[in-house]
Amino acid sequence: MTAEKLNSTFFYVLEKSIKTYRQMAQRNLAQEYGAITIDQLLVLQAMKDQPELTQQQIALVVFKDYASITRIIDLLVRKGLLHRADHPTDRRRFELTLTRAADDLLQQVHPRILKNRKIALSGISEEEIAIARKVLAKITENCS
Amino acid sequence: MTAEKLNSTFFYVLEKSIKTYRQMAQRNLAQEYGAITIDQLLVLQAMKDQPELTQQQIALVVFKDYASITRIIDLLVRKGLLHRADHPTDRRRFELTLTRAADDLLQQVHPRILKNRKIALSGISEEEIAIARKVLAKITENCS
DNA sequence: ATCATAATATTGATATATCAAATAATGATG
DNA sequence: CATCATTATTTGATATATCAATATTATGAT
Repeated sequence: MTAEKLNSTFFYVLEKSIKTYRQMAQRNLAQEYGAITIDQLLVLQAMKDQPELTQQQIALVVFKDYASITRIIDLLVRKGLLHRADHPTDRRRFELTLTRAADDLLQQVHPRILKNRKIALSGISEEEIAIARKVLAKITENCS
Repeated sequence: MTAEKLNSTFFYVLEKSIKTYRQMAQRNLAQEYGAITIDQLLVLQAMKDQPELTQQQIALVVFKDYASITRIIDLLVRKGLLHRADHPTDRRRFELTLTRAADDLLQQVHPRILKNRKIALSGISEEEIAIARKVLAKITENCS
């Protein structure tokens, strides 16, 4: 496989696009809101949307490993964005609630996230996006 | 943003597809060739294709950070897949050459990699892939 | 009521990503 | 040729990914 072939491989293009997007998004976030990562925001948002989720369910939603979720939540607690308390009925679990600071942060970053997506998708038609979405969903299905 | 909205966000679908593909590919590789990662293979292949590349150029080709390349190359040397010698004219650099073991490994895994790609893209038309490729390239361009 | 099994979360080890800082060698310029 | 900016690589710190192992609690079957 030559470098040209590598560059033209579909999965190379795929990796490159998601990495470039993440870099752009992370850079923009860091400039405006300091030391928060996209992954941390994703977890926070998931917990805000569905507070009753277990950590394992959160892992599924944000498409991460259980171990990663444990560590991200640790960080969020240390940063004062999550409050961790005993779960009332299941002592294996914790009751995690977003702090006021987390709510504020999510509200603040929301427009930035929308703007990032808009930048990334500009100049692409709805129809093309729909097809790309279908292709990506099919890949996920094929690899599952 | 509700969980439904998150699930339907284009970049969510994008992340999910690449992660699922990587997991499938890594799992298949591990079963057949033991402890080698896709990233390590990518670096090896790039160095085989263009032996004259500097580490920085390799980083560009495989779309990784300089620091990551340093560490991946360290690993490959420790594993006996790369040979590291002084560079004849530039003492900042090293002359890295693939060992026989690396050549053999690349040859062995090649069919498996092709098979993985085929699995992932099965049931998707050439036309759809072409459009998806165009969309992804445009995203990369927009975020650069 | 007990016990095996399942569910939930954590931890350890290793690999990779990212940013910033440090090292070291090279090249250009006065 | 001495200095200085640039280039190539490495290192440190922190975050995340993945796999395996562990700990603890809950549940279901007997």
